[in-house]
Amino acid sequence: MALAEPQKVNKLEKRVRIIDAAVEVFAERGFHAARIADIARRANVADGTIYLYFRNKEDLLLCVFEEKMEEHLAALQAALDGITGPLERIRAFAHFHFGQMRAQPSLAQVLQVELRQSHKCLREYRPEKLWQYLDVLGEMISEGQAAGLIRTDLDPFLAKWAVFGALDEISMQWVLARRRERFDLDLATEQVVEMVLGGLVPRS
Amino acid sequence: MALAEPQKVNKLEKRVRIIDAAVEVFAERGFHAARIADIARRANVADGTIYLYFRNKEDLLLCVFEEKMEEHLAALQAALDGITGPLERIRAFAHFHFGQMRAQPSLAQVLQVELRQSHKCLREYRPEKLWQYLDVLGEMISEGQAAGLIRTDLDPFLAKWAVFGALDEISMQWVLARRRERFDLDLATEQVVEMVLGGLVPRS
Amino acid sequence: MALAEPQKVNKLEKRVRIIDAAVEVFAERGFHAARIADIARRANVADGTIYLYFRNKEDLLLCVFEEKMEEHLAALQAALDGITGPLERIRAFAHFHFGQMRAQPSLAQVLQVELRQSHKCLREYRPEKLWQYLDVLGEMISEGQAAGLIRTDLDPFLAKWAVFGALDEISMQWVLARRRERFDLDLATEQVVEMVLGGLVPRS
Amino acid sequence: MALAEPQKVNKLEKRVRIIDAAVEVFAERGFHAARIADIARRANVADGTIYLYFRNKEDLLLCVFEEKMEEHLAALQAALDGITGPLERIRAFAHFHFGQMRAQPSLAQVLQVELRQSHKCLREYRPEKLWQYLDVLGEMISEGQAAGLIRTDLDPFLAKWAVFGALDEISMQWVLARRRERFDLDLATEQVVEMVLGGLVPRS
DNA sequence: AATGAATGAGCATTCATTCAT
DNA sequence: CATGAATGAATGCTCATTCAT
Repeated sequence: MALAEPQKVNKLEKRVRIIDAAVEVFAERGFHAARIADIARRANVADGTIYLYFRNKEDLLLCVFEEKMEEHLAALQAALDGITGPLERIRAFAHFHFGQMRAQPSLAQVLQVELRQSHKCLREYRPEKLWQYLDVLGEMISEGQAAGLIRTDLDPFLAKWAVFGALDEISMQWVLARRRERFDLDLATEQVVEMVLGGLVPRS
Repeated sequence: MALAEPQKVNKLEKRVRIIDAAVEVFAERGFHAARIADIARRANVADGTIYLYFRNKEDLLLCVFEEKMEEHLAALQAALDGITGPLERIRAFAHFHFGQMRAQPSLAQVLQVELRQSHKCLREYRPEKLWQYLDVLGEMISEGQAAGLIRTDLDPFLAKWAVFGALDEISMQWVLARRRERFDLDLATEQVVEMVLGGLVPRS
Repeated sequence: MALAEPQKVNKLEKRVRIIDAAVEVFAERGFHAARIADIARRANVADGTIYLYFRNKEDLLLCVFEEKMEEHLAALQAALDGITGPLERIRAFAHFHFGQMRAQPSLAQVLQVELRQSHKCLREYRPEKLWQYLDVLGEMISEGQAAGLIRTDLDPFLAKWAVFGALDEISMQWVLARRRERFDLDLATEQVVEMVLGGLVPRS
Repeated sequence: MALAEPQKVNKLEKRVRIIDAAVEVFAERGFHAARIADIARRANVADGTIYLYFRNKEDLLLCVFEEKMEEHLAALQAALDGITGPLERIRAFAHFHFGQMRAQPSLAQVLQVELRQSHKCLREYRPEKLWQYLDVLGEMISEGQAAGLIRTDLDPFLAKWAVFGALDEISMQWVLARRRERFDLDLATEQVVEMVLGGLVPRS
């Protein structure tokens, strides 16, 4: 198998540098306060170079989202690999969700905070990748219902968003926490899983 | 019963007009895209008048939050009045939450979306009023634990945020929904309550 | 002789309060940075009241100049009263100039600094009162020339401005001095008088 | 002799164009009334370009002062070159002062009028370059005193400011003169020199 | 491809002035 | 006469984007 030509490698590498710089700067300053010049400096490229890879600032944010979610989804698939049983898989989903957040807090902040914001142009954006992520959860729920492990009276659409909301809100609290070291993320993971599963399983 | 002097009434009325206009414009365009001139026009005042009542644009957003949350909290207390039993009260909280959102969707959007955003200066803001709102939920949970109706192994802090996250995420989906008429909010309310309570009560 | 009616007195008194407040605020903040609201507060009147006595902010500055210069001129006449001999009168003029400055430094600052500035509208202003002040000096010089005490080859116009320039520049240095207490104004007065007279008298 | 690279030349050239445009616009309209847009148009650059070279409007004024005074000082040194004898040098200083003013009246106006004004922020500015200019005069006076050509009872600090004040006030009258053609600047120069030297030399 | 100097649209904010009370 | 709330014109500055090199 041939190696990609150096140019291509360089080009890809530069794109990655920009994306990663953008994650950091967006996380530190927020989308609006982040300046293209900041991102360019952090990525060690000229301002104009960013526009060779991205249409504009907003497109950069969206690409950050798309690409990082793609990696996130791939990692999720890997994390779920071999885990069977809908409830076990939901449990694993939650552990994965919190684990990724702990591993890449800047990214978590961008994905959670920046994309919720209301920049007019972002309103139109349909976060397909987020929906794919949610759908993994949705499928687990549907499977669980089929297997009689999850209450069948629950709408899977509502259920997946409710579960995600619970996970996400706890994540947000961790991200925003003044002192993260005082926030026991492992305990939080366990307890959220308990609550979430408790809400899904049929009452005995 | 004495009427307030016309001047005072007028002045208050103008402040209220500005706040309400701000809610609408912030909801429509987002904080950053909203122009002071838009808000002024909508409130039927001159641009400069806004600065007689608010220090700056950001202060206006914060005041919108503070004042509307105050009303929200008062309405919550009224809605919970006479309802006893922790689980019943949690149920009522959820119904209230969704009810208010349906009644004032613009406000819901501002409170939910704009204040999550990352405007640098807003980072410092501590949403005490939101915490008060959450604490109402937290107390219900603690009461429920004391009464043996809610699992005592759950950290009330995590529990209240998880419950709120579930409610809030569903709210967000409704707010962002392309076609709200296809989103059965009553059903959603019922189901979220079911899940939430299911997650809180002890497994039999 | 009847007293002016109280109203008139009040009115005059209010006008004076505004003028005096303006002198202070203009001296402290400069004409442009001075706000009408500041002056109104200092004068204990409402903002709008100022416009009952002065056409606008610039007119206020000009009136400050006119009225204070009028007082200044009257005081000068009094100070020169009984002093005869052109050179003695020039000496007295200088002593008066520095004495007034020391007595009212705020006023000195406004007259010297603010009126030199370049607010576009002020460009048109012809400071007749300043010219009258200068003409007192000019007449002394002409008298001195007629009496053979001052070089007749000097143009009185140039001479009066040169003398005034010397006095004024020293005044400015005193007004702007970081530590006025280290600036010996009495010595300065003496020395400037020596130089000025030395420049005017015929070479022996 | 190597030429500077075109880019550098262009960049310098643009900075110079802005400075020169600023001199003209400040002279015409005054600092406050001068709009950045005016200066940009006159310099044939975009508004934003000015901020690539200067921090803000005030910094532009200060840079105008610094750079033009630097040129002024260099030209003064050249003009004094080879002239010996303290009194001859003072005479040459005066001729230079008026000569420069006649050659660049806009600049003279800015240096004399704008920097005397009271823009609050400018209050802090220490015009070192002006002091250097004055010090040239101060040294001539000290030399003259050492040589017995100038009265030793005069404080050189007061003397230099008094001399400068006389020169400067005449300059100001010329700058502000309605009809400059009626103002005989050569005569004025001669007469001011006469007066100034007369004030400095010992009485016989 | 990469650069980074140049561009210029866009807007929050101030404050002199007015006028209804 | 006096008030002071309301007005709205006016502008310095930022920064995403472009394009000549």
